Amino acid sequence: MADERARESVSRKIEKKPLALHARIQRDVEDRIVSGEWPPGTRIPFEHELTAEYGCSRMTVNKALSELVKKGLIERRRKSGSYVRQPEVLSAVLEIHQLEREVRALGLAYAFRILQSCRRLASDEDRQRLRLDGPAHVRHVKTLHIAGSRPFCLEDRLINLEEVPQAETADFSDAPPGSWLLEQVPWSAAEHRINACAAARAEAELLDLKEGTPCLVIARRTWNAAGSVTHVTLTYPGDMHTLVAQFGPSARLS
Amino acid sequence: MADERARESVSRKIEKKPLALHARIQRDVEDRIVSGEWPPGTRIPFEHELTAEYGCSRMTVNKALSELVKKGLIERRRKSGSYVRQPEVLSAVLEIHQLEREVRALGLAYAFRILQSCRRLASDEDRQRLRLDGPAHVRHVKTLHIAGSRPFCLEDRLINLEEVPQAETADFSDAPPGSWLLEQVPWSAAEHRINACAAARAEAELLDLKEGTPCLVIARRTWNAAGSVTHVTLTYPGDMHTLVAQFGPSARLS
DNA sequence: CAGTGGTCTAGACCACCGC
DNA sequence: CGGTGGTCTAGACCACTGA
Repeated sequence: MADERARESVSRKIEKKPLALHARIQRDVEDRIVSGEWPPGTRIPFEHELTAEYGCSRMTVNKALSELVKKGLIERRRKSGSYVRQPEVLSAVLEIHQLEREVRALGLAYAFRILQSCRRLASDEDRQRLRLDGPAHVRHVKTLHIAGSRPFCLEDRLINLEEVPQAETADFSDAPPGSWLLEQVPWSAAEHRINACAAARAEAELLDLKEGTPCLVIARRTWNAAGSVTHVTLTYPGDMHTLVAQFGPSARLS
Repeated sequence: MADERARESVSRKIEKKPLALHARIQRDVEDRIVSGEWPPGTRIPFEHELTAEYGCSRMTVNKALSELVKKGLIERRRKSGSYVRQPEVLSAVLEIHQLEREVRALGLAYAFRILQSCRRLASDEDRQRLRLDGPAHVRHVKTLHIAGSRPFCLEDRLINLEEVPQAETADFSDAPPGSWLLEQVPWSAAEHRINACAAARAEAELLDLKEGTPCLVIARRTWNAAGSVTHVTLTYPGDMHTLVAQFGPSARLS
């Protein structure tokens, strides 16, 4: 029963919100999850344990954990406890990323080919892509994803070896870099930038297109509590891919 | 027709969950909001009124309403009550739609020009865009959005006059159709489809591009409890626009 | 000032499910 | 069976803010 309410104030934003107790519990647990301290599969403390730790009633703890369920961070099983979920990097609102699943959903066979792979000290451009300030080592992998017999998507990925050192020696013969990374990295956040541009000569050749063909380009940067993890650029032939995103007060209609 | 009964029983809720009380309250209130029965600005019943109506404790009502706050459907003011919010069709995760705001955010002057506007019985293509089965009247408006002195975006919009009859006579001299619609229609859901394609001759001319220039095309269909409201296609020169979407366990990083 | 929502409590009963 | 979470209650105190 150490003192609780004292240790706030310092590190966070200039906001001076004395944070409700249930919100503080929620934040504490969430921090431990996104930091990787409690990796996916971990059982988090029982409600009655948190009740004791924070010296509050069960409803308060329950409110905090229920919100984490709604956020998708944990799942709860009666009699068993509450567990950290596997992160699903793809948000349900923007269906991308799982290239293999995506291709199979089209009823086509999926394959991939590593075009190029190297390690190096991050160049200026690399650091910009990963939003790094200092020097860092990176791994750079280019992959061609194939649907049926036709090129489907070109992937250009940078992995920050400071955060994911095991990527230094990984060979991506079994799984493409994206799938591999999903299993290595705990909960992370991502930002996407989507635009259209013309296929340059090299890209056009790899994707079996005419130079200048419009392509949908999705750039995603992923980071977690420790720092930038990866930056990937996915280039799709414009006519082969449509991003779909759905919003609304509820999922209550076609 | 033979198995209409069977189809009915299947098509409705497959799951028969006796829905917790707080969930039922939440759904009831949400239904009245999305149906337009309680339009934006409406004060919804006080907690103690709902407490009486449902014969439950205040915490149960509070839980339901708190969740609607998190969903963004209502806002609550102490001493005053709880109010239905103005819908923000744009979800925070995918920043699009408010073209004027978007342009001004770039530090440029915003203007728009109605290129074409007509009413008609929905053609097959119209019905497909709006996902309509039966006959319907629609209004078709093409608008050019301008940032500074350069074309910024081409908008091709279809409005379902069965759902928004007041669009029949609206002239869009003050506000472009998108902004106008925002004020007419209660809470709605939307689906986006995003891809890249080459500017056709007519588009290229209007956007001041060379034919074949890659463009980012965003198609959005909007509907509410009553049916389809509008379908709009926004065409951006590929180099003038980037969609940004951010996901993650929390907004807790750059 | 008084009424609203924000939060919390100390219980309670129940459904579920692993042991 | 017993332990877990799911839900709910009937209060309580407080902060905020509109009148």
